[in-house]
Amino acid sequence: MLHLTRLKILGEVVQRGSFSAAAEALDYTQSAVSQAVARLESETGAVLVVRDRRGVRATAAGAVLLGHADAIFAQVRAAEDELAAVLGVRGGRLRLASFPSAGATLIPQAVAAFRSLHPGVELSLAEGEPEEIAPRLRAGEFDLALLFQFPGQEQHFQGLDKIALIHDPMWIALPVEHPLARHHNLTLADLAAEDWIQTSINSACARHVVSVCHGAGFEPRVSFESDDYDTVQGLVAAGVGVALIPRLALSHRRPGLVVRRLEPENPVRQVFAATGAQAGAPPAAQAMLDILSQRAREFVAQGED
Amino acid sequence: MLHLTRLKILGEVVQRGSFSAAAEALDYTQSAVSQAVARLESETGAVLVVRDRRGVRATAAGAVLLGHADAIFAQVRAAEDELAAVLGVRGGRLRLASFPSAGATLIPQAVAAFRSLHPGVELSLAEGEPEEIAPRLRAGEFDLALLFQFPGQEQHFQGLDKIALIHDPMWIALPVEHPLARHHNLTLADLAAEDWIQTSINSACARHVVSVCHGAGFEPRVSFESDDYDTVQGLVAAGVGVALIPRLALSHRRPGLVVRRLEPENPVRQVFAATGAQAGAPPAAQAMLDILSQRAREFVAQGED
DNA sequence: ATGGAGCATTAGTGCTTGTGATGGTACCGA
DNA sequence: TCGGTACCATCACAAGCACTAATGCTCCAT
Repeated sequence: MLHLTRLKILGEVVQRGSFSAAAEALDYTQSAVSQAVARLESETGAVLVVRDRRGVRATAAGAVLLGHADAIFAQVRAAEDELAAVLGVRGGRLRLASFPSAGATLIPQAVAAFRSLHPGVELSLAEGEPEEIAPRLRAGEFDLALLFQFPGQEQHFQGLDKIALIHDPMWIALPVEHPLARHHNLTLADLAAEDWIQTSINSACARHVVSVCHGAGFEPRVSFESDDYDTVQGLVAAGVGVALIPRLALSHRRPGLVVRRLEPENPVRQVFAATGAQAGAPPAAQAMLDILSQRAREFVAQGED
Repeated sequence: MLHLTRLKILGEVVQRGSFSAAAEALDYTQSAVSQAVARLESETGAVLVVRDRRGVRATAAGAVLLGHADAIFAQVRAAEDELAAVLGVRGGRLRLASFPSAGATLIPQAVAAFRSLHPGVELSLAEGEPEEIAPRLRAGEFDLALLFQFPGQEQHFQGLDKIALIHDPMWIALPVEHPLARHHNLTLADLAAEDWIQTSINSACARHVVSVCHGAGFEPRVSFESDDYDTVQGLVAAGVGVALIPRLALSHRRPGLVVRRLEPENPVRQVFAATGAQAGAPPAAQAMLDILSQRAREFVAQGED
């Protein structure tokens, strides 16, 4: 295999027309240059350079090698540059996935911050339920994903590198004119007779709501389903029923509804970021993770509301 | 500078999905492969490869490098191939120059032989008088030149690598019906009264003819000049005059003229091949030189006629 | 002649690149 | 649960590589 360093030295020698000058330019001794060229010549089995009174010139063989040198170095340089771009988060790509209700606050802010910090990175975003995202993350379809889980569901996300972001409580939303809206110490059992609004029955959120209701001793009567928490808020505000809504989906509250915590404690979901542990995550993923962590801290600090 | 050997090793590791398999394929120990990848990773400052249960995979950074690897290796390969072609006289070029009267025999045969032996070499031919060719050869315009000189003219061709080819005598050509055509022991002085046909008066041949005539005690009366020895032969055959013609230009003799040697000895020119000593001659030049030497030997052996 | 410029050569040194042996870990089958 | 196996990392070491410093050689100009 052609030796790049020696090829570079050869180029310098021919360009400057002198071993000594090349040595100086490359910050080598003249001896090192002489030996490098000699070695290249013995490796290639060709006389590459001719020394005469006027200086040093390339032979036909040397000219052939040097004719390719620029292209080779350009190619190598391109590889190094692209690598540096990826490492410096100035290039490459980041395939992000998240669950839908992160779309309200966390994702838009994080994406905006990322794009302004790292405009060179090609950023893509897919939405889906954690159960759907996780295997695709494992398969290498995504570099980074925003997921959530309820207590006891950890087994779905094994084999992923997880970083906890937010402990996201679910609060109860009631129409403002609802009789219970005046109370501040609601328990789930107080809501056993209400009409409930939920996300799709197969979604993790809906299943968890049903499960905690069972724990409180009743079967919720589900009157509407929507996977869009903004729609859910609208339905509650319109008096259609009550809903358990994650705080993440409550950053913009509709008029016409009130939000109450549950006693003795709220259902809670754990929001986390994950990378497919088996494939090396690009540096851009770490950069995004830093941003997400920062946003998460701000979200938590934003108060208990 | 990116290390090509290590890049190759990285590629093999990723392609085979295993350090051990790569080691076997490359005929290294597994340890060497492991160290090479580790070194490449520390040089680039990036994790290039991720080891997990299922095997070894490239990270985003590794994928970037490997994305360039094929192009780099192809480029290097192209350089090596072209060098090998030049060295093996399967490629490259050969810029040949010769004096015009070599065109009759030596050059056509040599060119034909060369092209059939080395079809990959781009061969070009320029014609000119030695005085014109020599400086262009020194300047690197030609790789190989066919030149001639008369005794005492060596100074024109200093700084060239010369290889003697033919001792080329000049014989006297007379019309067949000329009274002297019956004689076989002609001297120059016998021809003092003849009309002479020559090449251009500034050419080395013509100057030499004049000079030897002076030596024989007369000024030749030049009636015609032509740089084409075939034309000169025609003029002699037509009875216009006599001419001193190099044997090289007499391989095809016109009817109507006779050729006689001069006593006590013929003027003679030395035909030789030369390379510009300062620039390394391409291997193709040596190949052509071999052919020319062979042809020259055959020409000499062809008899004293 | 003499000195300078420039390349080659040599000896020496630290580093690189291999090998072989060993150790740790994950997985697999009894 | 316990070896056995497959695989990668690491270590110690040897050979060779890639430099430096010093010296020699040749050509050239003064």
